[in-house]
Amino acid sequence: MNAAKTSETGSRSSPRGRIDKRQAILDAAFRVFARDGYGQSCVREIADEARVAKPTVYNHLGDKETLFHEALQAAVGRTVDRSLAALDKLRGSEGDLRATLEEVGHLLLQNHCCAESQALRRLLNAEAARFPDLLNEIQSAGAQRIQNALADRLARLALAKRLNIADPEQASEQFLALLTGPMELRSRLGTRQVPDTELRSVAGAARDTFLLAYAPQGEAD
Amino acid sequence: MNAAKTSETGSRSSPRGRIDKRQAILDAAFRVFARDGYGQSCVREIADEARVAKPTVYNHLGDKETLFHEALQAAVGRTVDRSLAALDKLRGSEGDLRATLEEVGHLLLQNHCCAESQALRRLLNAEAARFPDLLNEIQSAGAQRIQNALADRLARLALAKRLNIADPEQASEQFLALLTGPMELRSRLGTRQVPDTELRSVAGAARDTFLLAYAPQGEAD
Amino acid sequence: MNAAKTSETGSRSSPRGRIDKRQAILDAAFRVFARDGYGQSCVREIADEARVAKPTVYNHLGDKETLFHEALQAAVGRTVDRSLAALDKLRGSEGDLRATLEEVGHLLLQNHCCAESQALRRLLNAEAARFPDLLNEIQSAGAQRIQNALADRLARLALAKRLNIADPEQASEQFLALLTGPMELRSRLGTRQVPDTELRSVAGAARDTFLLAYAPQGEAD
Amino acid sequence: MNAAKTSETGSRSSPRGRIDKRQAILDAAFRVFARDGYGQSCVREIADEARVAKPTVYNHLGDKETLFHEALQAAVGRTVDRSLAALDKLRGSEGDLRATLEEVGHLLLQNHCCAESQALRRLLNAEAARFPDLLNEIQSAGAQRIQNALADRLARLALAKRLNIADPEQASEQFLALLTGPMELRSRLGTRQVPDTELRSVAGAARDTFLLAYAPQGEAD
DNA sequence: AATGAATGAGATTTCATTCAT
DNA sequence: AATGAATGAAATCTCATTCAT
Repeated sequence: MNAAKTSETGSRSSPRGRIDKRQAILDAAFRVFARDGYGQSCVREIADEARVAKPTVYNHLGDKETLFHEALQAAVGRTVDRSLAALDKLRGSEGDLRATLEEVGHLLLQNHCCAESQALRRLLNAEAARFPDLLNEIQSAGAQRIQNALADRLARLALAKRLNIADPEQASEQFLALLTGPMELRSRLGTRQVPDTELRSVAGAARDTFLLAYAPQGEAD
Repeated sequence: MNAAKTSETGSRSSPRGRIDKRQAILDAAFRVFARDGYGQSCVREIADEARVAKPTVYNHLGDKETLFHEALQAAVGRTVDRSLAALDKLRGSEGDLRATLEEVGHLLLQNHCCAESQALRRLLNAEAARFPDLLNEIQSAGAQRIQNALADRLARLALAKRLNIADPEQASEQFLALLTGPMELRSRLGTRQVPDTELRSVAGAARDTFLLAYAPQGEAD
Repeated sequence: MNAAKTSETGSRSSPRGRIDKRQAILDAAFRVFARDGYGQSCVREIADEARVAKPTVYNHLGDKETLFHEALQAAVGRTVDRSLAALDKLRGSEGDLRATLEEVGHLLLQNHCCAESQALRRLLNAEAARFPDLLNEIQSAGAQRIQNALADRLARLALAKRLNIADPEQASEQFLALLTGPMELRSRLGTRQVPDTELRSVAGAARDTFLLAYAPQGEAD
Repeated sequence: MNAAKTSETGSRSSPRGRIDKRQAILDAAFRVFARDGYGQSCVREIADEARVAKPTVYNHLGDKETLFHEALQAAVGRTVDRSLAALDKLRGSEGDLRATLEEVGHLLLQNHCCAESQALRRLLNAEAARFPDLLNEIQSAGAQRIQNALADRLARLALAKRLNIADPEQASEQFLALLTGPMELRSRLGTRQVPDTELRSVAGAARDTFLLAYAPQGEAD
């Protein structure tokens, strides 16, 4: 995205011209795939969007499938990094757990609902059957990693007696489900941009239910 | 498949003949779309699968987009009916709520994870951007209807003091989220068949968390 | 060739429209392949030459390789039939053997040097490595069959004491070699049309040498 | 192959360096053309086989057609030299003519059937129509020169009364025809490697027939 | 002199759709 | 109503060739 803009400046002869061009192609590819789906996207359109000739795409990425792979992997990397950063706020067992849980939930939801993540999910869903390997790679490097990281944090909080959790994996799974589950319908499978107040409301409700179920007796509310 | 065979009998002029043939085409279309996606499916393959010549498909359904519409709407009808039937078990405010909730959750999950529902979800995700109207129709006739029906049942149970629910819409949304949210990862976006014991375990956990959050004090466990 | 012209007349709705069209495509294909070689020919040109849309070619023949196969096999059929007909003149053990041998040789040479045969040979040579199966089929159905048929005739003549031949296969091979061997150079690998007087002269020389080698003592000249 | 390695040593500025590289490219080109044909070969493959970058090929040889020209001319030079060397054995009018004829025939056949000659013939056949000038150059510098050289030797032998030949050109043509004519079928147009015993047998048969036709009365056998 | 990168042109093949029967 | 045949349009991918370094 912004890489494309960067390559505008000095795309003539900069020493990292190739990197810029490869990145520009991947960005363009993701945009086009997100807009039209894999089957309906054509390489010519991607090349045009990247301001590059068609064979250049093939020189850099090999074929359409590889292009899809790489474009999605780049995107998943970005989105997972953002979610892991949000989870960092749960480090440390002090502070207002109630507030922190809502803040983290809200950040996760924002990331879950940003245009890039939604497009990514739609593409994965669409092509899951066609590219099972890609799916496995991306899910284990993506959603699974986030769920594990959250389980780690919850386990620490359980040790610190801030939460009453027997199975951190399940608790993590359920907290994430309470956040993202409602979004499928509310965002119309990712085609509608959900307003931030709505995200905040869902995050709040998730926190409430989660704490009712997992907070120790005295701290519930 | 057998619809095609049925249409053999009396395909000449019986009023059933045309309906059968139309149905055979729609069934075949859904199977092919589910297998290959919209963009990768070709009408010839659908015609072959329906044991019909290509122009016959056009005669009956008009064009590929219409075919997609109709095939998906037929499938969504089937799947929603199954889920609504499951929700009927929540009618009446007596009986073992704990057991009923798990049973209903389990049935909903089974329906959510059957091959047809998974394919339907994949197709909708894939083509959401391309057919926004179809998406709206289907979601409001599908997931939304189920969520509403569950909210109705929960409201009745709240009235009967069996549950402590302020906002039945939200409770419904969260119960469904606790059921289906975990399936995204566990079923690998619908490409892996989740064993029934796993479904039962997820349904049990959903019920537990739901009751911890929404059961009146005395009845919690 | 003439089939194309035939299909001109009444190509609209004749009951054998398909046959005509398939034949027109095969003829056009042979012409184009002969002119440009396999690799340089493009299906579009063949379709244009056959006055047909490109996909029609694919509907009838499948792909470019199959097209090549079929076009060559049709041509080899025609040319072999002509050569076998020429060999029929050697049936019967009476008459002027000297004159008959020259006449048969001349006919074989004419067939060997006609534009179609030369193109066929050039194409086979060119693509022998690429289509070894085709080559085997065509050679055994072509040159080999002619050589066998000639060997049969020579064996009869040997039995009738008109020739002094121990090994009819070898004699047949050598008679054909004396005819066609010189043509490689004289016809510039089939790119030059050899005048008929030259063919007659080569046929005469072949007959002379053949008879000097294989005629019984008394009948030599 | 080893030419490429040789050019490693001192490829910087030695006068041999460029020649070696040019030769390596020509060798690689012949191998690739022989394997895939002109139309199916791509310059990149040639460059790879020569261990050289693509533009280097263009720097040295200009374009693909020129490359084809030069590669074939180099190959034809090698093969003709071998055949002329074989014909030298017919110099001098003494010795066992019967044995010498077979030996020479055998050598000519070996050269005719070696992989390089067969590939050369295939390529010429394939592209005869496309490169008529190349064909003329190569045939007059190749097959024609050999036929002339053999005619010279036969004329000498006729003068020395060792053979009874009125037209040395025709006798030369026929001897060569008796040798190479049978090879077309036996070698499957150059795709089958003919065993040496078979070559020897064909050479013997050619010599026998040739001598029956052209030996003076007393020396016939 | 040699090369990595880029490109315009064009190849094969497939698809949705329509005629004529 | 149902179909075999035909087609215009477009997709993926490759190739010969040229810049800029």
